[in-house]
Amino acid sequence: MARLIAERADALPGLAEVFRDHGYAGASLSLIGAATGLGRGSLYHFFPGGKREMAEAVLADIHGWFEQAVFAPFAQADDPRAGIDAMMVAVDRYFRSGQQACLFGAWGLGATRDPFGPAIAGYFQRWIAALADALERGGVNGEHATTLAQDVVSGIQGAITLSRALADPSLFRATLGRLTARLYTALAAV
Amino acid sequence: MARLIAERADALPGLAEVFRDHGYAGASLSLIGAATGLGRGSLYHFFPGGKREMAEAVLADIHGWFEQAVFAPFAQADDPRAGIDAMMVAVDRYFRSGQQACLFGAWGLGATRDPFGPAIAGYFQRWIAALADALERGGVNGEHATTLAQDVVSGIQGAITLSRALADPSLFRATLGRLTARLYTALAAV
DNA sequence: GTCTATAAAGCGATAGAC
DNA sequence: GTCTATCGCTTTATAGAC
Repeated sequence: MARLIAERADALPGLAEVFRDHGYAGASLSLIGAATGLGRGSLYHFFPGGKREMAEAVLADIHGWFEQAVFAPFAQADDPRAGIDAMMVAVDRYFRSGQQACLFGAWGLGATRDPFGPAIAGYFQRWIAALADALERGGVNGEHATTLAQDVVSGIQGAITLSRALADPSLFRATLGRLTARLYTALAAV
Repeated sequence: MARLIAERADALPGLAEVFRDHGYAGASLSLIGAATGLGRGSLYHFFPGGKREMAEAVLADIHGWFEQAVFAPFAQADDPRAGIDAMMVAVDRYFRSGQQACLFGAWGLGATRDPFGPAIAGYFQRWIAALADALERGGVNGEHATTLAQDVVSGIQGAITLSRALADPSLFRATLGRLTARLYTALAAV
């Protein structure tokens, strides 16, 4: 039977959970050890740079997941609507209907942004560019496509914030539905 | 000349700044002391309950400010458009065009929500109710008014998240403008 | 009301045995 | 690769003088 933790990558889900729930400052090595099942020795073996390197690895891992699960479908799909549908399904599952925070969004709000600023900005820029590209290929005017893509990514972040604050997953799903409708309307109007 | 720090309330702005920038876990008494100009003795004199009581006081203070500066204008104004305009101006100033986080939104995302859940939910419920009420009085159908109010409050939170992540205040202001236009359109359609 | 000293606990990180 | 022991520092909170 394979070991539960045989390489760095196996520790990333547990790390992400702790960072999401407690923030960078609140994520102590004790909490991280409990969530990953790794002792201090193993943690520093996999991440010689300590907490900072763990955080960088988690951000890169999440960005990578979005790259293949959310951004890539836009480039592949002939019909932008297929990419949009795939994005909304993936977003609803990943953020657990708004009950799980976005690490990039949350860390961008405070001083934690400072060390990770480029990674945070890069994630959102990639997301907006992928969506805007699909809209443009669907015939939406370039400037309008970018504005609309910003509105949708911003709208998703807001829906996470509000639906988690109110502990109401249905609010998140309803907002995703309205954002989808706005994208479809723009595509139908060309 | 009046003392700079003569009562609890004088410490709240500094406290709010530290909590916003560093989160609850990251807000150490050293940072708090530096931001407020108060020593440990004074801090525990004003807030016997320690950090927890400081956080509760800050949240109550911010909610109170929004009550008088944002929510109240809705009830007073005859024309809902006047309330909307006042809200957007106050929001842009308070959140510094999205470069300053919303403490309620940010704390709702992680485990810090647990101890302050009711205060966080109450703030957003009040905001949505005040806006929905104004829309209803303006003739917008009740269900639509609530949905629209949720969209706007959610949209503002998303605009803070995205425009801070991208360090782009103009994105925040442009989003506020589009949200205002949506509210005006709904009011014009009745 | 503000100060300093201090307690007790937890922190991130390191070293070395295995 | 995992463990334990430990370093040096910071944390929250308290006590007592002024």
